[in-house]
Amino acid sequence: MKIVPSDITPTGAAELAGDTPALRLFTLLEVVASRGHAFSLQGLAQETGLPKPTLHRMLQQLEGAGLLQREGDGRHYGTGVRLRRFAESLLLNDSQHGARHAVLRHLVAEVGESCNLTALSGGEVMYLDRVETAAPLRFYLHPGSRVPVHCSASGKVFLAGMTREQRRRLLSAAPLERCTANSVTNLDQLEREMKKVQRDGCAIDDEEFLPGLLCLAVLVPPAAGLRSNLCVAVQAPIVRLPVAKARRLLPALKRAARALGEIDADIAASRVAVAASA
Amino acid sequence: MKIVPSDITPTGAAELAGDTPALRLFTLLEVVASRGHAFSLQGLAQETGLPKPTLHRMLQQLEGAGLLQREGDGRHYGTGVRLRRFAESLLLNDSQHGARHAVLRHLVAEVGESCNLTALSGGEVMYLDRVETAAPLRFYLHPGSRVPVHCSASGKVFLAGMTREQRRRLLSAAPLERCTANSVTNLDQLEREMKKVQRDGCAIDDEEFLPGLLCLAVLVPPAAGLRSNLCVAVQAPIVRLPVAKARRLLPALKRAARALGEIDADIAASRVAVAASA
DNA sequence: TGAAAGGATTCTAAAAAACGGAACATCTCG
DNA sequence: CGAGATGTTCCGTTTTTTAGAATCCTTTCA
Repeated sequence: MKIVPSDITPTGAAELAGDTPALRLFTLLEVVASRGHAFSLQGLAQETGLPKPTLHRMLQQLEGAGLLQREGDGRHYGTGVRLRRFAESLLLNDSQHGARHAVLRHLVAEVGESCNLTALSGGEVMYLDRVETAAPLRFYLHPGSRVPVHCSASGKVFLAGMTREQRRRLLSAAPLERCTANSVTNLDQLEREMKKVQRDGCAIDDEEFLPGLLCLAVLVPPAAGLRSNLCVAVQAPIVRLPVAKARRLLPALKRAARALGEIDADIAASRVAVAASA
Repeated sequence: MKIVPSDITPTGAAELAGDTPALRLFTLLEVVASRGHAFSLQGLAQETGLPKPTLHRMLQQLEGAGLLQREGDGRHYGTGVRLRRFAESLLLNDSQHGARHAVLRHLVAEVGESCNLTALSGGEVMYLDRVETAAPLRFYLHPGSRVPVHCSASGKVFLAGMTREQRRRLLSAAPLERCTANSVTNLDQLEREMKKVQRDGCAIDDEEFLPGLLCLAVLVPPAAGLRSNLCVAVQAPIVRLPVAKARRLLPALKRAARALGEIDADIAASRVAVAASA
């Protein structure tokens, strides 16, 4: 089971080790941005476990760039103007996220179970967004988490959209990890599943990733000529949502997928327009 | 005249040369975030002038970190989940900026001229925020710009708050640059001005930075025991705001400064509270 | 179907940057 | 004034970045 939440630990120390230096810098920004208050060098050193000289250099760099900025007393760093402008411009120009979330919410209201939006990213399935039902669910993967392609419904949908050769190349990097007793860990078996997915237009993860969890995924139709890397999926405890019942939700899922596809098409269109005017 | 707008050029190419590699990465993020649409490697190479392999590595790094994310066709990079979460958390936790902006806006309504909020940052005066009057003004320094300390009203206020020794150290790094005919470029003359500033509780820049531009600045009172590095200032063409008239705005400026000081005090207080509870 | 073109990606050794321990400076109290 | 804590600078070592050239896809068009 390989879940990599790519954000900082919510409680306590920030663990910014391991990555490349540039990313560590970014993580530092996240730490500062996530707390409301400013940090002293000392405080950050404690929080992050980084040696003081290193931290000092990082902060200096970030301050020089206008990303962080010292508070009144000269020894506390808070977020800078440039960072704010960046954040604003980011959210402002992000037209798609809001629209997608709305579609997802509508879908959840319709089917009565939690749904999520996933994408293929770097050979893994990544959760982009998620809307919960009222019903309690213990399996919560928050946005940004990643799971292996071969044992998730979305992942199988993505795989089914590739040529056999592309699949082989993607999967040959590492052996198929076994997540549960139901996991498909054999390439031939997976190829057989691919056929089924292509025929049905959807994929099912029947306790292949987490015991007790069922998931049904559908591809978001790609804009003209492209390959899509988005999926919508319902996800629920198998006791509440057995396979047969899940299949009955398929039409609703397909509708949502089509709606999401249209959002992307709109964006692709505006991209072409921008490119043409440039 | 040394103005360094620390954000990307608004129109056209992004100029991400010169900085340290980590900052170049960040600038790349800004480029992607600032346009609404996704970029292909090719397109970015054109936009930034960076060699393709370099860019490729950068994008790979950013994608791996979840900051960028490929679009459906696999060759266009758009903003990623983590970046969005970062932006959201940043704006969410940034209470002070809004409060300060409100004070500034109120002040502008009262005095009828453009005002700005400045900070001492890295030995230079940096513009944090600015509110315009309706009246047209050609002198526009947008937030994030920096100007030298010795020929700006705010800068002189900051200098006046230091000891003679601190001033000497700060200014000895480089000779006092002459921006206009009125610029003070002589240390003794500056020391005499300091006395005046300390007595009056405000500083005036009478066409010392840009010809035709007058500026009156006041220190934002620091929270208990600290030294402040914030100033409020009015700024207007000298034809519309001669020295005598500017002085009459002093009470309004002082009121605004006091209000800003209280915002900072609140923040300092909450910081202590957080530190205590940790 | 099979070149050719236009991308994306990988390889490389040289150049640059980051690292962090230890020394140094500065501030803050008692 | 001295003790303790915090911020800053130095510098040799380690790691990362750099970008030209070569390679590998995929798409296009004859």
